[in-house]
Amino acid sequence: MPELPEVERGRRLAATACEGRRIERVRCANDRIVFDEHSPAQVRRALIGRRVRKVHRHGKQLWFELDDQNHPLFHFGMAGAFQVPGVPALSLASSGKRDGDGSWPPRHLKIHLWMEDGGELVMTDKRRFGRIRLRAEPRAEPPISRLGFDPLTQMPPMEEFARRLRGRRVAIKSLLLDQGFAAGVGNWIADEVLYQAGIDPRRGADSLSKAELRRLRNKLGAVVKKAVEVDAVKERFPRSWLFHHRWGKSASARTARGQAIEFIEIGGRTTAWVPTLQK
DNA sequence: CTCAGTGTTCAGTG
DNA sequence: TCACTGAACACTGA
Repeated sequence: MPELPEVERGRRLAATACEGRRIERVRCANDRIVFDEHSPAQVRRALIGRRVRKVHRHGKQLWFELDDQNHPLFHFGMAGAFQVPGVPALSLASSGKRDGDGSWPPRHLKIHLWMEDGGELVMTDKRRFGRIRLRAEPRAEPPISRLGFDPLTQMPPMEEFARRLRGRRVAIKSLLLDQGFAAGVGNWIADEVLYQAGIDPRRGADSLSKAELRRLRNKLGAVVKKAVEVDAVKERFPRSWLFHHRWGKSASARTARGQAIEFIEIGGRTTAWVPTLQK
């Protein structure tokens, strides 16, 4: 569920709480699934006493640049989030509902950092698809090295964008979900972009016309930019977005302007689209 | 009780 | 190398 905009919110939260400060205390949950490559003790040892120089994000991957050679890499999976004391966690999924009851430290805590200035940061994950790993050179190693461009920070120029689709015969929806193409796009962003660009999600990626490619690129950039601008708070997404009407898979689902929304499966993922608008 | 959803990776097929 | 399918992972909530 956390796609690029929610991960970017996590990055900002972590940057505010941690950048420039030393990590004084670390507590890790004893969870061999979230800490799948390095034990909780190894991660703890890598972080304690280190200064956080900068918090980076590429697609859905987030990492801390420390004053040492072992940098923590966070992936939120489907239900992970950063939290700081006093700020209720938001979730995009169900109706503006808060995650947890606001207690501190929160439930489903995986790692808890105490900073030298008294600030705290926690990563929670109630479904355990999230991962916390260590990397010496995060950008040069998998999984980050395998990612495509980040649509918020490195949208390629039109010509290169078109080149990246050339020869790809997959459904355009599947290509958008491919993290090796565009990093950070998840299920709802892919559907939103295709809806706004007026493109049938089943179309082969290499079958798009020049005009369609241009619309696709522009909408990809615009949707991501807008969602980040409103800090991934769904109530602040434009009313015209398909996003607000796609949940629940109801047979009677309609857009704000009354067009019927259909649900199909593409590449094993539920796809919401509007046949009368997407050709 | 069953099952969809959510992101990623891997095994297997063509 | 590409494309596709299915499974696995853990858990919530309808």
